[in-house]
Amino acid sequence: MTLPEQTLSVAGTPQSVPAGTTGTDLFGTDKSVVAVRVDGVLRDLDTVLDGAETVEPVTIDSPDGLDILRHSTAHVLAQAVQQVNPDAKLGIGPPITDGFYYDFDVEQPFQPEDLKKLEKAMQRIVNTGQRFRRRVVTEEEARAELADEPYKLELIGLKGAGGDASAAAEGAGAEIGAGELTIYDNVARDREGNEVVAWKDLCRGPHLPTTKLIGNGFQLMRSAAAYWRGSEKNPQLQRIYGTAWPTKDELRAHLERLAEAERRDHRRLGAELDLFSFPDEIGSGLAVFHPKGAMIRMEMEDYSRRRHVEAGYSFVSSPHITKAKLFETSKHLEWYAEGMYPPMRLDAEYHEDGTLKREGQDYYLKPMNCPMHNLIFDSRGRSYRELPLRLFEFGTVYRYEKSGVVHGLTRARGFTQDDAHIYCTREQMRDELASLLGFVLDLLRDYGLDDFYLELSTRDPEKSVGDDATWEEATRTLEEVALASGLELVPDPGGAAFYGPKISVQAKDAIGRTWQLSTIQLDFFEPELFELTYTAQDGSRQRPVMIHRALFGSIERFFGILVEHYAGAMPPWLAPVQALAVPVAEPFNDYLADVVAQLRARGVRAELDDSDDRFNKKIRNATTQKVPFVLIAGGEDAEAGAVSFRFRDGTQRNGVPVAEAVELVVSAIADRVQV
RNA sequence: GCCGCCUUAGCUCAGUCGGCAGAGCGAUUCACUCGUAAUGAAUAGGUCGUGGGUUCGAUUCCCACAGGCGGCUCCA
Repeated sequence: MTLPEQTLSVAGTPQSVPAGTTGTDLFGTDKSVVAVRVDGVLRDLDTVLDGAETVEPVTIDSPDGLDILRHSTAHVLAQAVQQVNPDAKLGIGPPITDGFYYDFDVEQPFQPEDLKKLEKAMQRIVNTGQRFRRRVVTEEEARAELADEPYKLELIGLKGAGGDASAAAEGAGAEIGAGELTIYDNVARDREGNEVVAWKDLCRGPHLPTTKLIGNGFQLMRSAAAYWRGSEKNPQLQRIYGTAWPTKDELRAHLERLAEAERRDHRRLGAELDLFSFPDEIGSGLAVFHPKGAMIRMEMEDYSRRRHVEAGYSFVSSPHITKAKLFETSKHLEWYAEGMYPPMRLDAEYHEDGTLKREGQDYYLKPMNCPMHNLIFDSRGRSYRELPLRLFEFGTVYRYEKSGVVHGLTRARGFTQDDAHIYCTREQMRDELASLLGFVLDLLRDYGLDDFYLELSTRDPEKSVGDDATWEEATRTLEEVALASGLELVPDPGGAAFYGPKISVQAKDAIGRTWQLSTIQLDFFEPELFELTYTAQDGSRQRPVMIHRALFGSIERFFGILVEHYAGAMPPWLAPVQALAVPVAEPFNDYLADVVAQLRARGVRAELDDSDDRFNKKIRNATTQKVPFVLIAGGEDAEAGAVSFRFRDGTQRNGVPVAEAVELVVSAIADRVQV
């Protein structure tokens, strides 16, 4: 019997293959190939390719391959959980960055010891080499087979209702796709070699050919609760997070990256380097900056101030509390009341005859500076000649963040925004935005961040004010300006504030994490609410456009990000102690004291370590404190009128004449270079 | 806010199956101090997060609250 031949583009090369050919037939000899992409769609390796036009191999170390590995590992986790606890109900279990999770409805939340047990159970399943076998089912069949899995039934229902499953819940797309319903059987063999379905799960796939490919490069990381389908209105399931890699070595490298991130954690470095703390006595999310932290902060602010002066900003200052009326006008009370500290209530006072002596008032801590700046704009008549009017303030705001979200300096309850509001005409808006974006990126680079992309947050109709046309104009303008910058632009639908769309600058740090930094928001509505006007050239009253702009976002948060970016080793211009003089022995204290005096005379933050510690201990202290320049002197240096440098990387430069050493330190600071 | 875990000296952590607690680092004092990551000794320091309860007795067991950590939801 001759099977009909078909022509297929295999990994880009046309090839003639018999009917019934599968991906395994084409790529099975290459163990790194775990799936195929058939006409652009990811499929299991054993998919029959009849009727396809193109097929490409998907290797386990490619982005898609890693997703498949992690998704399959999530399945093994779920199988292990149900092995240990048959009453556990399945939620969803998608791949995520670097790993996967799976949600379960269980009576008792998982404990750390449970994760160890589950890991062992998973390893046994992996080692048995179960095959993942795909099976198409009708909705009725799926409902019958999954009668004991209420969450899966709910997903089937959502799909049946014509909904897109991936919209039903983040990650749900991993379980049910847009097309047919499929169940994956995990097929093992019993002692007689008969096939046994060890486990099954509603799933769109694709999966690895066998669990064996999971190997030993996986680990369960933590358990936590998560709301079913991502809504706090729903019950919470117990989620287990894991990570999975093609090899044990890659797993180790991943764990080492996590350890590195932990070493850089600004909360840890903040304590180690004596930068700041969060005293319980003050309250959750409210930081105090210690002398060294405050010095870094002062440098950050001073440089920012100088650049803002150069860029034509006016500086303003506003109080921390205000009457409720202001936030009613701005509509912040309407939109964000639950995120504000409760009001200070000044009770009304009455005369003895019962008539009002003083009206009661509610005062609020300010969560935003813009209403205050609007009042400054409105303090007198404004002319078009004054526009763009750029008002800048390091404005401290207070937001009552929910207790579970407070996180070091990056999510605090009191923080200082480097907040500017720019009032301009509609005609000026585009140019102003473009130069603003350039200014922002330029300044971020000076602080040592240089890998950016942009995000465009657009309107959420549920959470916004104003008309479509205005939003449309604002969004289009921002988009054009963003695109003109040449940076990558990523959409963020529905992410805008209630009063206008925004561009946010996302920056990558030294270990590749991205942080949302600067935001630039266009706002046509606050000027409306505050009835702001300026007098145009023709004498008519016109409404200005307002641009909200924060560069650091919050100084505290940006401080935390920089500490993590630099791992605490701040560049000299930001370092709290820029140079530390360490005598080889006590007799050289005076010699170095003179060097320190020379450095201080040039504005360098220099100190002398004249403690009783021995020389090596002083070196160690300087190293752990990450001081950029350590200046050492003993007999040889003193005789030569020189000092010896020890740099942070441990290298040294000996016998540098004092004048030259001072210049080296001064210029490194002035040039804002990292050393 | 929700779920789980945690809270012992300034910091990092031991410990007590219920009988009022220990180490290292740090601090202080003394001695030592000559070339690139820890000199030695001594001393001080804790009502075991707070408040209730059980008990002859609670740092230990139970409850509540506060704070921290990890997620979820949220993030103007």
